[in-house]
Amino acid sequence: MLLCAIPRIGKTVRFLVNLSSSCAVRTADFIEESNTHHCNYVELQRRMQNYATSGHFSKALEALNSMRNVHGKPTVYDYNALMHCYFKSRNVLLEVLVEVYLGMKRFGPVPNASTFNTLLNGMLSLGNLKDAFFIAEEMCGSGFVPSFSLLSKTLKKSLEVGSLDNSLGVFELMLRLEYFPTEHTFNLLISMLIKAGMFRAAYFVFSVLQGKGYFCSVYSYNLILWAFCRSGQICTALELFCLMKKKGVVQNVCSYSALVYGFGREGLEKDLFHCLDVMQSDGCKPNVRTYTIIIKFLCDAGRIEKALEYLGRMERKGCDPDLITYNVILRELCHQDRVGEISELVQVIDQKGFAPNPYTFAAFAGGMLKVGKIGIAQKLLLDVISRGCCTLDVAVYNIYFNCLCCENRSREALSLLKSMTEGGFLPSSVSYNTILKGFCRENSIEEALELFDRFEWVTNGPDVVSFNTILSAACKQCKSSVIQRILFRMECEGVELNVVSSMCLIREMYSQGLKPDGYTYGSLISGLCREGRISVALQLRDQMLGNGLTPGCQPDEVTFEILNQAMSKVLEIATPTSLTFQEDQTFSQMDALVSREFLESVENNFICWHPARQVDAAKVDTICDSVLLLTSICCFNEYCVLHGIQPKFSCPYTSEQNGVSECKHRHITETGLSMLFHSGAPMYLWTEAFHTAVIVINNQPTPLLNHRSPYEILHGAPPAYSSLRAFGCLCYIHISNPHPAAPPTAPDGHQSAVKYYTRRPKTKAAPSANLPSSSPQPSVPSDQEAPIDL
DNA sequence: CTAGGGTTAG
Repeated sequence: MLLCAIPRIGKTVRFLVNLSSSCAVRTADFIEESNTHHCNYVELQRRMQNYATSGHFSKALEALNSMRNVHGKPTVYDYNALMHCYFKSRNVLLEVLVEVYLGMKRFGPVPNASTFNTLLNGMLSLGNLKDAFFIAEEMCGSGFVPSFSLLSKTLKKSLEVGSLDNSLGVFELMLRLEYFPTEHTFNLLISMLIKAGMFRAAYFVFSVLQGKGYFCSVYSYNLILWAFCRSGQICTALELFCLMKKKGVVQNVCSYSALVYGFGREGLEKDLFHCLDVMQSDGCKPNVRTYTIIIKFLCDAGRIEKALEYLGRMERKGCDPDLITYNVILRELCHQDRVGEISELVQVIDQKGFAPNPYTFAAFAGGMLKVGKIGIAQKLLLDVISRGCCTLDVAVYNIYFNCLCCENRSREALSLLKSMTEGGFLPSSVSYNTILKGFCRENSIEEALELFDRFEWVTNGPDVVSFNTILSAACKQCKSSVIQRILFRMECEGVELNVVSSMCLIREMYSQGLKPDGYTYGSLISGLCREGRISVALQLRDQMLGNGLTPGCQPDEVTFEILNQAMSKVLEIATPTSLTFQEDQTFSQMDALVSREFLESVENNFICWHPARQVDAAKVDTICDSVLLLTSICCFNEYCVLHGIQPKFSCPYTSEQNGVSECKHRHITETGLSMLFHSGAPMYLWTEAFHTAVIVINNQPTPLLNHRSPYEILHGAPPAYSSLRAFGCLCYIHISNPHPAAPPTAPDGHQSAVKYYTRRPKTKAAPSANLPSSSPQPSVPSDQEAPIDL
């Protein structure tokens, strides 16, 4: 937390210099005076404390300085007393205290444990958590140990005020001291990280505690379980689910519901219902939320009959549907325009005593709008709005704006939005995007672009949907200058293309008979990879190479960068979790699904695309002989290549929202790593935590060599291979293709799809290639240059 | 203590 101190140091020095010179003068006067009054040390102490307690800091400091007359004074205790008393006063300026502390450090007396405790306590009671953390770190650095309760308090308060950075810092410090936060605090930290989109960090925090033998309750597990399920990592969620069993944590209805949700999200219906069966046979009764998840899954698939069947079933089992359940059904009935059933359902809702809420109106109006019944949707909304019987939210208004825009009344929608905003309404990006679309369609793209700049975007600016709205209109109208402008702006604002953008552009380019350049290809591939459209991305890459646009022939750094990022994203998203497995498949068969083409594309493209991005295995060896974790290719690049080899491991505290390019790195200690390593947690789990692409383990067979996959456990299959394993001195790259091209082969097809790499001998130190070469690079690395020997 | 619902781009 030196950050706290660094900007201050200059100021501090000046402050201390000024203070000491002015004090010197005043002290001189004082001494003369005191000679006559024979003011002794005890008196000075009393004076100083009085001044400090009443908040007269500089006077107190004067008194403290006067003690210098007495040999060996002031002592550290005097300084501590000054701080202690000053904290008791009302208007405490923390800056001056930090400055005094820094002065003590520099000129003495050396701060002792009490100094730190006084400061820490004071900072805490004043709610200055950053400084509290700074002091705690300083305390440790000086060889003292802050108490558990003080650190725990700091963590709790940091969480309360929502300061993520501080919370994580304090948490790390606590772990270093082997302090475990209380369960409630721990759960708060996890939820906070998940809510901030820092899912990997949340999981990392969780794994580290696990690895240290900390007992996590079912509530903590459920937080992580849900996060996995919500982010499309059902396979990992299953691993975790099994780990819970192994650790003796009894799953509850919330745990099972997470899996049901996760399966539904991936469209794995068979698994979803199997999970429901397992849940019930485990003696866990589905509740209203479980049923609502199932009903929503069925509704989203358009299977309203089956959904209604489950509605009946839940009622028969004594589980009453609530308004959320009904809203879900209402929405789908509206989408299917089932007028009769809609009114029946509305009656049921009424009979059961539920008052429609904004979700109900959104379900109804949104559904009506979708089937083209704009009038009905609009009438209902106007009715609700004018009656004011229910507080509506932005989503409902957005539907109303959409109604207006669909009726070619986008100007009206805009002026309504304006007047509402003046009345205190806070539009969302959806509101703006809706109106943008209306303007593109009805008026002109140019006008829409003007709005683009005038809107007061709630977040930092327009999002990818905003850009795509304009982009798609521009593509449809073949306005290439607008397309250029939009692409340029997206780049400036750091908004990345997604599959919608890519598809618009591809369509446009083909219709124009245009040939994209390397840069455009890079953007497109990047966008596609992010969306998990690996096969399309690979096709595009082939097309690009076919067009003679090999990146090696175009020493354009930006292109390299984009293509590299694109391939990193391939690696990032191609986790085994995106595979869809058959019920009777063992893990070895699943491994066989790994596409050879895919692996090769990673090897041939990622590593060779950019000479500066070559993985220097020889350097890597020097990092650590026993365990090496490369935390995703992206981090690896940034850490080992761009910043030189760091003698520490890094863990990506990645904000999922910001994507891999904004990966922040934090160090974990080797101890932390080896704790995790020996924790007995399935390796798959903790590699996921590190988002590991490559693992090198030196002659350390892991305890996981034969662990059963959760899928196998859930389906009662015999134990087979682990999806991920490491052997001594072998490096295993596990990349699964979410769109496997190769059909599953026999169980020992394992060997054919998975490659083992031995480490490169240490003597072959490759030169560090930090500059992009201007000469074309061979598309396949020679043995000498190969980062990892086969 | 943890969990389920509505609105925008192709």
